[in-house]
Amino acid sequence: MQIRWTIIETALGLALVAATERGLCSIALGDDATALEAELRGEFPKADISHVQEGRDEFLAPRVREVACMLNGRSGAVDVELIGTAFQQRVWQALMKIPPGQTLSYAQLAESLGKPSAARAVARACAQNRLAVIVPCHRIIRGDGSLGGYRWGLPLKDTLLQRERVA
DNA sequence: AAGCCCATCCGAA
DNA sequence: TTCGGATGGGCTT
Repeated sequence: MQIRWTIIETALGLALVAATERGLCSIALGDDATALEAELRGEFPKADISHVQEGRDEFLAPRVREVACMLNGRSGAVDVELIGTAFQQRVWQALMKIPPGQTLSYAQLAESLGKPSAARAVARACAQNRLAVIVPCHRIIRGDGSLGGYRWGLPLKDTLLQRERVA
């Protein structure tokens, strides 16, 4: 598998944006570019990974621009390649159908997939989401209204939800 | 095939 | 409010 990636600066900090030939496969947030690259290589150990300059890659450039908008709070859509098991893909697809401003509990999401007892498994799948913000796993919270967890830090989850609530 | 980890949930004390 | 047990998917022995 071929993966190309670049790093951009956004309202949420640095973002590593990576794509296969089919679409975006990883969007990771952080403040250390080296760590972000290492993380990407760890996630796709067998892939052929190459760094590209922002804007110099015809495939990546327009997608990166779109991602930048979305990370900065605007709505939008990009083509993605969800790399994971069948179950994970179902969960991630379902996440992308949740409109901004709306939240669901892990149990509600499990229910909507026809697996009402799989709340915990759904949580696992959310935890493995690689496409920050674009696959909006931050819209899933606990049944009691508390935030639950977030891979890129709970404060960020809170920020994202606040930002969508007003819009 | 068995065991372990986990971004949960629900009921009981 | 805390605590156990049920729970299911994914990964490692």
